[in-house]
Amino acid sequence: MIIKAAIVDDNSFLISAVKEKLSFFTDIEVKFSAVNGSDLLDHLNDNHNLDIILMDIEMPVLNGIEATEIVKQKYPHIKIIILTVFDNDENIFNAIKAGADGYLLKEVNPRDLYEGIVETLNGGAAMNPSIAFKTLKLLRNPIQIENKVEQESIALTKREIEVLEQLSKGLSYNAIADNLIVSNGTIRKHIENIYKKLQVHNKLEAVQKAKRNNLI
Amino acid sequence: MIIKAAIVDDNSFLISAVKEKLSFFTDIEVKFSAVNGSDLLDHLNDNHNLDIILMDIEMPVLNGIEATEIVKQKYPHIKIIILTVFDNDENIFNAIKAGADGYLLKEVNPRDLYEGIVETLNGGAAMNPSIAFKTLKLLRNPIQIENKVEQESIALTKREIEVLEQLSKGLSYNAIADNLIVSNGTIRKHIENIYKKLQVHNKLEAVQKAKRNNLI
DNA sequence: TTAAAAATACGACATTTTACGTATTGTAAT
DNA sequence: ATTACAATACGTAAAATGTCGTATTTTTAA
Repeated sequence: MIIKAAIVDDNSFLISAVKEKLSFFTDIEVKFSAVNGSDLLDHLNDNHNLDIILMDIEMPVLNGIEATEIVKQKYPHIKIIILTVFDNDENIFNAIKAGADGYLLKEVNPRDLYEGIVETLNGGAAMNPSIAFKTLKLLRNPIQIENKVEQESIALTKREIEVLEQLSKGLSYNAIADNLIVSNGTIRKHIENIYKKLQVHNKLEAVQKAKRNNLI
Repeated sequence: MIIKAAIVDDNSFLISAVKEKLSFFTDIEVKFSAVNGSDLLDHLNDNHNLDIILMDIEMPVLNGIEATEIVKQKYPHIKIIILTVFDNDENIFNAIKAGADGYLLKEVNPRDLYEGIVETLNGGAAMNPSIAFKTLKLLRNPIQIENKVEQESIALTKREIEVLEQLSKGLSYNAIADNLIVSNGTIRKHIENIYKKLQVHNKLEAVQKAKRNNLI
């Protein structure tokens, strides 16, 4: 089966360089390229029948980390390998947190790039040895793994938090109503308000977002 | 310069196998081998002029994790690559915590083993893609690092895991069907089977249980 | 090469969830 | 005392989910 790939990079010269590297391998087809995260999302909106994305980090409009987070949320079946010149801890850690399946440096040779892609599609992860070393360091020192992201706390009421906590356990509206000794309708309204505040549309997204924001 | 290596394994047959793999490369010399951690320490006591140790985990007297910790404490200049048949999260995490510079599976081919050693000596880390993947998961989910209790692994199929992963993002059945390019009915059936295996009755419970069991 | 397991698909039905709108009562701060 | 917000509650309706059953095709393993 032919591997369907896409390349995202704001430097068209570098896109060509990657295409060139991949051109040696007949079982990989570059379906399209995008010049930034936003452009990528547009493409995916049309067609997300894709196996893997090779993603740069430094890009205008929507950078590679942000784009990775969105793509992984919406199209979890697509693998993403970060392909960049920067190998600082913060980029690596944030990329991994965002859900990247691999992290290679642009200087990678064609064979390693190809093998990285294949290994990633086989459930492994593509990593440069120097990147691997940094991830090991990060694992050893969880201290420096603090959440870099700034979050302006979302104002949920006490009762809403209670409801959210029960939601997160997988309880039904009726069970929650029963637990908190109010009507089903009340729970429904609370949840409606919670969804509005969190800007989500179902239980799982609400629980995810609440956890990311340390609300529960 | 010739690389000075040592091999530690309680199975002498496997020691020979590793030596065999390294014999292709003239710039590596196996200075000695040891049959357990204690034996290794004795050897090092005599002579710790060594570049790298290839270390098994499961060994009597003093296992590979403990030995790694001691060697790294006493002889920090010596690199250590874990070479084992086991790739469970706990071993990987503990080995890294103990200071291992790499983690390869015994099935590794000669070239990858050699390159792993060279890269490690150049300040990188040697890692099998499947190991790399597990370290990424560990980095993303620091919670499950502690949580090493019971889990008689529940047998979900590859496809079921994929579906579960998408479920965990809060996607609807239709979105999942769209992403995986199958019908809504197929997704429904997969989820039905997942619920049966996990003994749950809704998305949130399924995702919770799956995370607790390191299925996703 | 068979048998078993996995992946695919559809129909039907009950239940639950999501998303509106509206409205009353309680509470806390100004 | 007034205002704002929180908590409560109900109705309606569309959409999504959960639970059955059945069945074909594909893949894997014995």
